[in-house]
Parts: sequence; C-alpha cells; structure tokens
Amino acid sequence: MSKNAIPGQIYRRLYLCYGPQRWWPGETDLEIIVGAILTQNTSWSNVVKAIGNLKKNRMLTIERLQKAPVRSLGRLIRSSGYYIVKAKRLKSFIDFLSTRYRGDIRALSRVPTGSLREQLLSVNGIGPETADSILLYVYNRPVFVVDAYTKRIFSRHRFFDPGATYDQVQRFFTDRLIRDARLFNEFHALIVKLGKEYCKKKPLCFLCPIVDMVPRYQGR
DNA sequence: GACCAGGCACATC
DNA sequence: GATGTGCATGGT
Repeated sequence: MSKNAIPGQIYRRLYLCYGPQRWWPGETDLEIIVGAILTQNTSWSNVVKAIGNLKKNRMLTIERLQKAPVRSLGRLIRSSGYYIVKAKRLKSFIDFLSTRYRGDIRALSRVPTGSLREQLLSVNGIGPETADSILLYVYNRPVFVVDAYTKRIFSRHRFFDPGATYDQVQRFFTDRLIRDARLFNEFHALIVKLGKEYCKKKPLCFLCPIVDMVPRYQGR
C-alpha cells in the first residue's frame, strides 16, 4: 500500500467504525459561523448553551447581533468562555458581512475559495481553523480543517512533527486525499469524534486503536 | 483543585 | 519566524 493512501485508509476505518457524523451541528449558516467562533478552544457542550441562549433571546440574526452591545452579547454567550473576546469577534464578523456584503451570508457563496479565505482571515478573531470551518461547513468548499485533535493524533502517530504548522498539516492531508468537500467534512468530524474518545492532552494519547490499525507512516 | 476543551491576537525577542 | 501570554467557562 502506498503511504500516500494511509490517510484515506484511516478515513474509511473511522467511517466504518463511527458512521457519518453529519456535521456541522447547526440549523442555519449563521448558526454554524457563530458556533465556529464560539467553539474556539472551548468544549462544544459549553457552546451549545451559549447558542441556546442566543436563540432563546431571539438574538441569532445579523441585525440583532449587529445592534447588541458587546456587554449584553457577552452575557448571553458567557458559558462559552472568553465571552468578551468572543462577543467582539462575533461583531467583527457581522461588521465585515454588513460592510462588504450587505449582511447577506449567501452572497459570499459567489466568491472564489482563495479570495474568500483571505477575506475571512482578515476579520479580527477569525484564524485559519475558523475560516476553514466556515469555508467547508457553510460554503461546501473542499478545504481540510485542521484542529488540535488532528495535530495531536497524527503527530503522535509520527505522520508529521508535533511542531508542524497549520498549513503543513493541511497540506499533508490535501496532498493525499481526493479533493472532495463531503470527504473533508466527514473526516474532520470523525477525527474530533476519535479525539474526544482517545486523545486528551494527558495522558499522552495512548495510541488511538483505530488509527494504529493502519501501518505507520515512516517517511518524511 | 488541577486539568482540559473542535483558537486567536498581540507583544517580545 | 518562533515563543509566551491573556482571554474564562463548565465538565471530569
């Protein structure tokens, strides 16, 4: 088996084991984007409460979010942690959307992927993972999302160095997989599923059994 | 009480 | 370019 085929093999094993994850967990484009920002370095269960609060208070619209003061928005999303920072980040995105696209989330679907990624990255509070999550899960672009679990699991299995950059890790996968949004969608979700089960920071991710069934990638 | 969670911006060297 | 730090809640 070609070593380049290993990521695909791992994907298939994960899919067979866990089944489709049907991400992103969110009903609307706006909810996905809000969730992507709120889940930064935060467990999803804490984000669920915050989004629930936003919905309960009918705040999950572009207009309401735009009008809301940072402080009161912060109170609603308190459970997601870093709530002042995140309230500002939500408003940064809304400002971007309003200024450049008249508040129309779907208008972004006409923008080419590279340009859209650059624009998202220019928004304060949107880094590579958040931008790529939006590109993949809202706009269905074939962009591989790299998160902490991805780095941790695959570096511990020596697929790449723990110090690898976001772009390097992303390239590792995109160079070895068919460029397909549905594949990238499920793969990232399955990695998170696996990570939650086996790969906490400590104790040192005793090697995830499913990934370990696949021969190690030895070269570089 | 310590550790961890689906990051990011900013300061400093 | 690499490294360190602040941001903060809620579950285990």
